[in-house]
Amino acid sequence: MAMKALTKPTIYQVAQLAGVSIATVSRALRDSELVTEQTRERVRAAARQLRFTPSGSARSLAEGRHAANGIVFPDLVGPYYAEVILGYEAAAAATGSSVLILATHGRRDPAAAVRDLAGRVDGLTVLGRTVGDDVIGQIAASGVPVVLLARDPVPGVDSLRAANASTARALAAHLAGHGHRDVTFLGDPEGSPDVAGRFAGLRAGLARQAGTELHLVRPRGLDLQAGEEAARALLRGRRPDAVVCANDEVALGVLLAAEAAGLRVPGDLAVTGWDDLLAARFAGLTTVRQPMRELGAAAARWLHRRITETKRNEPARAARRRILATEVVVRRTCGPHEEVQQQ
Amino acid sequence: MAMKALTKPTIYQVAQLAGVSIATVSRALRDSELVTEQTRERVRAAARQLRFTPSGSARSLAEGRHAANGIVFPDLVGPYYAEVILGYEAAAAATGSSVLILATHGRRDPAAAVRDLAGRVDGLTVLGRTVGDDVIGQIAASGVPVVLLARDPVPGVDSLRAANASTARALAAHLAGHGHRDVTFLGDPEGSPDVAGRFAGLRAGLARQAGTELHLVRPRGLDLQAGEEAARALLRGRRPDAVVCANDEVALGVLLAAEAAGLRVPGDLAVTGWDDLLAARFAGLTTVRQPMRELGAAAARWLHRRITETKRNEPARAARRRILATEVVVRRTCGPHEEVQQQ
DNA sequence: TTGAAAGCGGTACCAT
DNA sequence: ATGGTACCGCTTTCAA
Repeated sequence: MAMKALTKPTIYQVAQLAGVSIATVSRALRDSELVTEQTRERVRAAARQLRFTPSGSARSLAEGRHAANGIVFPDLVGPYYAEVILGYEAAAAATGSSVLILATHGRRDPAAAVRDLAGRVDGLTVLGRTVGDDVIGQIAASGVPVVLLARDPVPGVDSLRAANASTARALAAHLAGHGHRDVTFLGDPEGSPDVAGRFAGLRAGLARQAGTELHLVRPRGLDLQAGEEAARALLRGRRPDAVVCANDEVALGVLLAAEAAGLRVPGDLAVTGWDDLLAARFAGLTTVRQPMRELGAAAARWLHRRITETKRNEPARAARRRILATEVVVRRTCGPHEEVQQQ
Repeated sequence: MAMKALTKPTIYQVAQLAGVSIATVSRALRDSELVTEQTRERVRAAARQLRFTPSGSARSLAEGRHAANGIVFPDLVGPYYAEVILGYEAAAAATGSSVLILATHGRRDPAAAVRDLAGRVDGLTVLGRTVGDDVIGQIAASGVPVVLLARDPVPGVDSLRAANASTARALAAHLAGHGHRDVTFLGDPEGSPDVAGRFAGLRAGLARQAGTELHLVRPRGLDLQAGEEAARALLRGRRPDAVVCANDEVALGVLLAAEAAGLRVPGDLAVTGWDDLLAARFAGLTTVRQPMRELGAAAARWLHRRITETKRNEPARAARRRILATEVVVRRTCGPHEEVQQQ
């Protein structure tokens, strides 16, 4: 009966128990060809008996790689980041990499946390508003491959994002087609690059429509409550024809506030979101679908390429950029449609 | 102008550039009291110039700790696990720990992946159906603290879960109160301990109600599509009064199928879910709310306690168990209510 | 096929 | 206050 280990067993104890050297243990456990089947079994038995688990840090140090990469996001509010991370984990696993996650929001020193993380991984994916470009630049220059996600490009660093402006323009056209002339954007363009792109696109799109006006209201955040609060205040004043929200959660909050105020959507007020969360479908919310999982997966794959490329000391290729397509999903809340177009 | 590092700088290069020993570099960078302000500055400058980032694995190896812990979940489908992880990350960060995530679903050898992970962390949280009790037992016995989440207890290992059976009984009573007599449970009790608990509670609850009957239908999975498919088949046959679903996503799928079949909910069919996702609120779905974030956070805190306790070589205290309360959230889909009870 | 030993890049103890 | 150095646990030459 094996006792509960007081101190974790090392390769040395396994070697001693099996009556071989640590080199042989290492080889046997790593299925090297250089050990007799007999020896291998003896080593395996010893390892099992001692419940030996190789130390990850020792292994990483010796191998010169972490077999892990990190993903940094601002916050974990809402399903958006979760989806991205999920896609990321799956793709990273396929390349044999563990994933370290780091949420910067609420940290006292995000930059330090990210720098520390950079020392624990082979590569790093950084999203949205987390740390400044200076930190990104330093990390990239220090030899840790970086991929940016949903974030303005930094020279020399790969970046990946979902289309914002172009689809926002399409959304603007659709709203104008419904006859909405007085539009309010609910979101803080300074709050994140994504939101900035959506606002810019909306503005550009409406500018092409005669007689429309666009107002900007910044909610407290990007969650349901923030949307609800902002809408409550907004609907108290001169009511717009349509409220274009920075994301679905804010839009859902607006729907709640509108209902509470006795307004009919889209009759009295049109509302749109962004993200196409599961809830959007059930709320009949017109929104924009973006490939969140694919975004995460693509980042992991890009990072893997950079990592192997760096390891092999290949000439670093130029920074890559890609914008994944997004699409307007028309449902109930943007205005009355001829036929039911629910999907 | 610093060149892009071909090879990552180590403490040795920093020491050389600053004209001091590596010991001093280490001290200076870790803000030890034992260095002159002058020296510290010199070292910092050198580190900055070389873009030095200490190697996490070297540090871990030397310090004898990973400053990281892991969380293992089956899959990443749906918002449930995401929420748990988010709560986990926040709490782990508060204890100075990084978080490694691992999804076992789709892996060729989950047990090996988890064992490997165990070698890279100071402690491990394992949820639901991921790896067998034997693996859990081995890891725990090998000296890595483990906390189980939403999973049947393993002797000697802490475990944490949200109430299933008791709340399912309450749900059964509520449904019976609506007059529903023919109830179908949509979920696979063998698929996860949570689902098993919900089914058992429902059965026990209905057993106390005269004249009720309970049927079991196993959908293909726990996602929207699985629910939709299962419901499509179910509604083709003899239609039950109420469908109690293993989780919200399945229930939402049932709602879609019911709508497609021209059935009114709750008039023709009552539906309930479990989890209280954001979408449930907008679908008017009666469900059960569980404290997902808090579940994750509590696991991280328990783990931290175990880790420090182990490190200090304190006598290991008995395995802890806790069941967090959950509550029925009554909305539209369980049956007609006197007043609108939406929340 | 196996063993001895030199790293990997830090930390921290022991001198000075 | 600083330097020298012995680890930490593993991988991987190099010899035998």
